[in-house]
Amino acid sequence: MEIAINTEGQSPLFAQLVEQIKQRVLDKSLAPGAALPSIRQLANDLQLNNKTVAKAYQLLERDQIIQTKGYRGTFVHPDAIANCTIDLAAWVFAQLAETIETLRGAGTTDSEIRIAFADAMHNRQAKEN
Amino acid sequence: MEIAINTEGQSPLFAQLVEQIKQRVLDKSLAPGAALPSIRQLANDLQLNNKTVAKAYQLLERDQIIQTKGYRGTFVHPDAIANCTIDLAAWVFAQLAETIETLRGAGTTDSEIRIAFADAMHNRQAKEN
DNA sequence: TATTGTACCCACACTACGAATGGTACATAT
DNA sequence: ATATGTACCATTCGTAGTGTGGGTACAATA
Repeated sequence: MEIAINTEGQSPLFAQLVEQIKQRVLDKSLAPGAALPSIRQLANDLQLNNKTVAKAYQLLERDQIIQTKGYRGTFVHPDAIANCTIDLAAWVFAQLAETIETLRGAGTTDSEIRIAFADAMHNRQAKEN
Repeated sequence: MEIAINTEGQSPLFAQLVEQIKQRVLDKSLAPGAALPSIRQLANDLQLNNKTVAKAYQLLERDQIIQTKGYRGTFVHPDAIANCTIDLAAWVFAQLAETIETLRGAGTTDSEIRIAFADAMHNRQAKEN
């Protein structure tokens, strides 16, 4: 695992990690089924916090690029290569853009949309008055 | 128009103005069809900026509580009383909550949802990588 | 000419929210 | 005893959005 983390860089550490691992999967230096270093191991190698590495691993697992098998360690997902090209962000964007367009069409202020959005993210009802 | 604006208050000036006008409509001291002071007039009376009053008027007009007739001035909307009870915010909340639930159901991170939301509000495409 | 509402430009300070990271502890399974 | 992934709490920091102001200008109408 030769991974270069740029602490001075602009993008967050966990994101850099995600990107680099994706890259290694795409250029075949990480084959499907291959074992990845443990969270603590990698954190130690790269001088990162465990949580930072853990966060990267969680995102990668959600996108089906890696697979964690509990105490047995973490492995590259069988369909990792294909799943590297799926763009979840684009779909999320489309969904939200559509809803926002509807709301704006109803004359809602951007400010009101943002407030309601924040409330909805917090699972709290919109308050009256 | 006896309106009391609390500059020290916590809620924004334009919001106070909106609420007080709604209140006067509900308690019948502002009857449908009645004329409201002009923006500049009211701004001067209350020692507010024109833009602040204009903002309040715009919100009230969108909610069909007042009606601006161009150069002729602004009047209380015929259906003002009924429209005071309509809660646009609740509808906006419901729309967004539904979309968010869909996204979360797909495993999307709250952080990713927020980023996509910000992008969508700015009408800018979600960027790759 | 004076008035109406409206629409731009710009700016400035404040606040609050989330992002990112760190530290510690846990259940599980060998 | 040791290793795995994971969850919870705390803290710092940056930034985006908000509210408000100032100014100027416009078309429409009396």
